[in-house]
Amino acid sequence: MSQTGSTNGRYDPEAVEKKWRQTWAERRTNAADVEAAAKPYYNLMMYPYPSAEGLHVGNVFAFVGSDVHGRFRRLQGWNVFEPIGFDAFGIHSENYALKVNMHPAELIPRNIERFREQLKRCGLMLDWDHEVSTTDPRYYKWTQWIFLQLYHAGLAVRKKAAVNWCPECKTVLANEQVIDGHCERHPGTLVTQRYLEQWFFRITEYAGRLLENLEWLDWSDSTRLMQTNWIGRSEGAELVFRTESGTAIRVFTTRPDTVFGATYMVLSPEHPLVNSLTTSNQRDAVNAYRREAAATDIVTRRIGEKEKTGVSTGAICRNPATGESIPIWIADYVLMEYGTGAIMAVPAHDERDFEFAEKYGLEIRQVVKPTDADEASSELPYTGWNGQLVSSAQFDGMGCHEAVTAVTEWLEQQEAGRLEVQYRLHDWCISRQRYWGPPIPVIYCDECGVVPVPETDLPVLLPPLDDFRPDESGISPLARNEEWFRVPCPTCQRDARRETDVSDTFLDSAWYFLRYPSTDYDDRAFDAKLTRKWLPVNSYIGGNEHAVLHLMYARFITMVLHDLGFVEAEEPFAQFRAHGTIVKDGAKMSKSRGNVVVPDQYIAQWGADTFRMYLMFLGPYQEGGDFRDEGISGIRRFLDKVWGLVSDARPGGTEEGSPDSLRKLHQTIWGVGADTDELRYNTAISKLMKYVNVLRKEEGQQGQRGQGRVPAKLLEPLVIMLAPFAPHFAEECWERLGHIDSVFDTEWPAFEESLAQEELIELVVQVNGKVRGRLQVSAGISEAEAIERALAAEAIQRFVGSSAVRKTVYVPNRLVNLVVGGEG
RNA sequence: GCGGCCGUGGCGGAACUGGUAGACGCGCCAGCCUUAGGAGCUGGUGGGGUUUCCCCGUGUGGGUUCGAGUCCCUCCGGCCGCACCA
Repeated sequence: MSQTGSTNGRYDPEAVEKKWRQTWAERRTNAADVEAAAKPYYNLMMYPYPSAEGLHVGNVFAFVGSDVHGRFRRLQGWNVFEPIGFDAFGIHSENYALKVNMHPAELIPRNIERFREQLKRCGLMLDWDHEVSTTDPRYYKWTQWIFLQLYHAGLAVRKKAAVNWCPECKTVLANEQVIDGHCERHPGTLVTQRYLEQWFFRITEYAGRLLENLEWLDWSDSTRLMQTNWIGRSEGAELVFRTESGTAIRVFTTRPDTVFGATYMVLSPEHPLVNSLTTSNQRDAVNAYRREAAATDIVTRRIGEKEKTGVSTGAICRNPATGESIPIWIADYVLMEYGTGAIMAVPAHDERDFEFAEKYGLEIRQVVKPTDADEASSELPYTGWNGQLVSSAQFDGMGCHEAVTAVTEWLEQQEAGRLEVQYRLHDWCISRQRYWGPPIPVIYCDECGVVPVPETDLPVLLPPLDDFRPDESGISPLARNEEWFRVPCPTCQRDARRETDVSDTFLDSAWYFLRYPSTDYDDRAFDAKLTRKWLPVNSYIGGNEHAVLHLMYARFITMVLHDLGFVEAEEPFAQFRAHGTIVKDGAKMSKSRGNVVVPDQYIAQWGADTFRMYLMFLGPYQEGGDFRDEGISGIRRFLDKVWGLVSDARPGGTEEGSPDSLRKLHQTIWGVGADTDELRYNTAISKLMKYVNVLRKEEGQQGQRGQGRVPAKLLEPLVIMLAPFAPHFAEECWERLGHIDSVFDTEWPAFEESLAQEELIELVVQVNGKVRGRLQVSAGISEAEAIERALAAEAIQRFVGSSAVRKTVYVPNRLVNLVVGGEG
């Protein structure tokens, strides 16, 4: 094996890649000058969780796609910063450590080391000088600092709340981590409810802005839509129903226009007023129902197919519109977490209320008459908006939409309502009763209450703990370490205790992109000047599985830091693109299915460049594709062909190439540039292949293959365009074409339109919309001439015959359509 | 149930704002070269037919249009998200 990376003149990926990995490291090719960069471009990829299994194909697909983008931008003249880090805290790591009976503090560094090796092997343009690891005290010190900023801003609050509890993880989960009522990590385990005192971030305060900004963010539509749905804005009204004794019960409704049809009210079983309202004869029944509801796990409770149940409280209240008395019930189809935890029930115009009213014999009063009174719309419940109010006093005859404001304003005059907007988004519970995370920096003192840890005392180090196993208690393992949690109160110096919960991993990842540029600074979370220079992130590419978790939290944290004056950007990611998923045999890869593709074997067999290019070629990047290894040889054959062309070329030649090959070159420059820019990597690669086929055909025509007939000037742009996809390979070719500097320090080839123009084009001739012939004509032919020539063509005359041409359609440089015959 | 995405050769997939369907690649077939080749090269490859030409063809059925893979409606199938959100 020779130094130049070739063996007997053949392409030897292993040698080439080894050589360029070393060269890049020595020359610091991939290190960005974060302080001095003139044209900064922040190219971000989602940092991985360093699992024990190592990188899988999905990771490689994601990273390579992002890397191609970063390298492309660099060739376009940007100073690209492409950092990486490790999301190493969290339940994933901890559970795995428990399984293999190791300590995460021991396991994680090993995993990270393995990941580093694998990432380097992939030929990513990563700047290793700015690596972060969330488990590093130098990092989580600032995670804790961010908590304190939110605390001081009143955005971190302690609430006792129904939380999702996974009996398997033995911890609380965020709503976002509950899938179909099951734990996201334990699909077989039902999540139950617990009432615990937890720390919450008040993300709901930001719901409106998080939603509004989605309108202008340059993000994948699918991601924006998922966030929009997750935030779940509903316009309606908050109405007040009063009991005899004057107690006000507030309800949220999107249909205040139907208030005249509210024939009963339903409170959530957890509603704080239930106790005081319930009459003595109903008390036993109500208490029994509440106990039952509390014991019911969240799935059964939430699944809509369950038959509705409920019980009367015996109490009544007044419908503010009709003045009539209506009964108050409790039922578990009303959720405490949404709206006010109470509803006015309008059975005639709501399916759930209808079902409930039918079952319990409650009054159903129609107050909206459908105006499009056709088919089934006359049946109750009618939930549409195309109706007129009836039995609604002075509002009779009014349209639903109009009535929403009219009725609400009328009630407002009686202090019984106002227009209101509700969001589906819940506050973010960040408390985790686990070990492997950053301790929440709070101290509880009997005298002073909740005392935040002073910033000067950060970080609150996670203590070494041999037995970090979680238990049923709902209390973190850290609570077993008295030595650690017993501390003097920072304010009064009396005995106090630390918060023993740690924070959610999603808090770590909600700000890691702010840290990257500033990793050299230990006295601040992120440097103001560097942050202004690099944020917002220019391009963020990642999986849509994080559309509502990570991406929402990161936006929220950035927005808060912006409001507090720490970050200039309000939004962290100017552009986000969701990549697709790689499936195997049509199914998602998973350990249980046993269809996980491990990238290492392919990289070892084919080389990183071939593997990278294959992944980018197998389908549209933003849609993903099916991994089947048969196709990989096609990429290798392609690289071998390029290798052959480059090997035969005369470095430094001044020969330009034929007009035809120049034309093909510039057409390729145009196409590949546009495709790469829009992440259409598969078609970009196909255009490169096409160009290589043209060059080879030309070489074959001009003489013997291998005679160096293809001018270097036609190959250099090819090598540059190939570089984002196959970086080691391109560097080697670039060097063999006589260049000393890195191919990545050159420029993307300039497109010249005049050179790309075809002189002759093929004009399609249709008769009545069917293709009947093709004509070679010069580009830019006039409409009149095109039609004349089409009519003159023999093949066309057969179809036109003696019929009159009724109409002609001309698409410049494309086709002529002659419409003949018919009745006119 | 609601919302979104998607159905194109044997396979992965092309087709810009409606304008030559099947680019590019895999596989397959034939030929060349070779002691040999799961190597390389050349050509072919949607289906059918009366084979210098014609017919059919982008999940189904309709519609708009000179012209529909692309736009509209119906149904079927697959994937993803949300799921009693008032």
